[in-house]
Order: sequence, then C-alpha cells, then structure tokens
Amino acid sequence: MARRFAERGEIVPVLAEIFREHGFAGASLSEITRRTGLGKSSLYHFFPGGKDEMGQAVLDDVARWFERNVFQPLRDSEEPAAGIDHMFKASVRFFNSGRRICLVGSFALDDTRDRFAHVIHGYFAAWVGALEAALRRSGFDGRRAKEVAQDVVAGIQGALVFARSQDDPRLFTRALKRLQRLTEP
Amino acid sequence: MARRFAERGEIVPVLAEIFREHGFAGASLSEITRRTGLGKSSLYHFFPGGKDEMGQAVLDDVARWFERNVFQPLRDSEEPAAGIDHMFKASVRFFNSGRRICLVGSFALDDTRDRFAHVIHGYFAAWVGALEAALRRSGFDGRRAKEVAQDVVAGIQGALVFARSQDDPRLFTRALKRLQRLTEP
DNA sequence: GTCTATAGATCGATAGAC
DNA sequence: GTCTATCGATCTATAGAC
Repeated sequence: MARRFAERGEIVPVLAEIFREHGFAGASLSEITRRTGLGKSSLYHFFPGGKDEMGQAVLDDVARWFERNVFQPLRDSEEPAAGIDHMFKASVRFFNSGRRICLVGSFALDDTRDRFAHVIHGYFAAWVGALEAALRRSGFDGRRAKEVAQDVVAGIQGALVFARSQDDPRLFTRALKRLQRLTEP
Repeated sequence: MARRFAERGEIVPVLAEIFREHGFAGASLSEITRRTGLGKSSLYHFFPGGKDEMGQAVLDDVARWFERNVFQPLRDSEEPAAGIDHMFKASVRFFNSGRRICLVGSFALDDTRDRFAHVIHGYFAAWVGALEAALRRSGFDGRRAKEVAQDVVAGIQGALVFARSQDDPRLFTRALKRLQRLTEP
C-alpha cells in the first residue's frame, strides 16, 4: 500500500494528541494504530523502540517547538516585555485556550517521569530560565526574577489542571491574563 | 487466613498511593495485590466494581479529608486568616512537602477525568469556594476573592507539577509561601 | 474473607511475505 | 513500508472450594 506518511515527523503530532488524552500508560498500541491509520509493523518501522521511543519523540517535538517559539523569543527579543507577551500568546495558542493539556506536565506527575526524567527536567528548566532572563532584563532583581518565573510557569500548569477539572477553558485564559500581570515591573 | 484488614477503609490509603505513583490507567491489579497483600478475590470482595470502584473510593477519601481538614476550617474559623494559614499548613503536610502529587489533579489531566468528572469537579470547586469565602471575610472584594482563590488553588497544583519535574520538593514549599502572600490583604 | 485456578480480552512486540 | 499472523505476557475479572 502507498504510504500515508512521508516521514516519521508527520506521525508525531498524532501520537502527542493520543498521549495527551490517555496519558502514557493509557495509550495503547491498538488506539495508536487506529488513530494513525498505520499497522503495528509500520509503527515499529518508524519507532523500533516501541512506545518508549514514541514517548521520547513526542516530548522532543514539544520541547523543540517551545525552544523555537517561546524560549528563543524570550531570550532574544530586543524588548523583554515583547518576548514575554509573545510567550503568553504562544501558550494560549499552543494549549488551545486551555482545552489541551501539557504533555510534559502530565508525564511529570506519575512514574512516567522516571522514563523521561531528562527531557521533562530540561523542558521546565529551560522555560523558567528563559523567562527569568527576560524578567531580569526588564528590571526585576535576580531573586524576584527567578521567583516570578517559577510562579508563572507553575501557574500555567496549574491553570491547565484547574480549567480541565471544571471543564471550563475560560478559567485558563483568565488565569494567564493575571499571571502576565506578575511579569510587569 | 486471618484477614489483614479490618475494613475496606484501611485499604484505601494504600490504593491512593498506588494510583498516585502509576496513575489510574497505569495501576494494575497485580501491583495492587502485591502492595495490599490481598488476593484478587479479596479485592473484588471489598470492591465489587473493580478498579473503577477503587478509584471512586480513593477520590471520595481524599475529598472527605479535605472537606474536614481544609474546607471546613476555611469556612468556620473565627479569624479567616487563621483558616487560610491552616489551609497552607495542611496542604504542605498532605502533599508531603511536595513529594506527593495530588491524586485529583492527576486524574483531571487525562481521560480518567471523564470517569470521575463529578468528584473531580466538586473537589476543586469546593476548595476554591471555601477559600473565596475566607478571602471575602478578610476584606477582599468579591471579584478579587474569586480570582485569588482560583490562582492559589491552581498555583498549588502547578507547584506540584513543577517541583516533581525538577525532582526538588523545596520548589513546592517555597511556592506555597509566595502563594500565601497573595492572600494577605 | 481468602484461597487457587483460570477465563477471555488486550497488551506490547515480532516474524516473514510482499 | 505495509501487510497478515501470531507470540507470550499481562490485563481485568470471575468461579468455586474452604
């Protein structure tokens, strides 16, 4: 049969959505074959390491997206406030205004973390680090910059949990507006 | 054999710990039999509904603990500030200073939420509602009381995710100290 | 209430043809 | 690269004796 995917990279976003919905442990290969339209053999062709390699690929993909679309702008923007504003806008977009959870955060909660400890640690450390640098450049002293960066990044994660618990995405977007105020000098 | 547990209630905390570590989907009956020391038949004797009933029992148990130890003090304490301070202390204790995740929050993230939507919704709504009432009594106007209550409850969830991602519980306790400052008039 | 034994489904993963 | 077929392990859940 003609191949449905030109490359492995086109499968990864589908995998990401499945892991978001079911968690890593709850995502079964049969669900993955169904949603990707690929047989198991094709999946193992692209991901010889099985589910673990799929999880790794998905986390890498998310981390790369944030590095390019969030962390770099935070570090490089002429105006730090512009980088920060861009971060909040990109977050609202990426998390689909609170309808989509954070894959990395969800993997961090249970023992899935131990399989992917390095990427998970790096993702949040990079986010806090980039935001901290921007806050420093916009006038926060070192200690406050770090605290605010942690509170904002953690606050986004918490807002995702809370909005989903109430099945109300507006709780996410409103929370982000208030978190953004914390970043104003 | 003599029974190891006098009643079902003594099994529930063990189940809770297992669900915390592995998530709902990742917690297998064989792990549960191992950790509880109960055979499958005994488990199905206590929980005829299987894993679903175990999950329900665990969530109910957590909700009851918070209702008694956190929400009621928030609503009933003579001094609202004392109730709020008690809430933060109880949270640090319950979440073992950031080493233990929130079961309800973790269930909220993936499709496990749909099985237990009612309890999960109720838990966070009750928490925010009780904190909001205390904030109002301590001088916050209606809108701010609601916003701060949401930010604090979500902030605790986010701090759990972030601290676990960095494998550093101190990030949790420090974040809670800063969240408490938001509740001071 | 707890045991042994096991059903029946589903799990992740692989073999080999094309 | 994708197919069919299938492995062995593990899964949730149940039956029936004690």
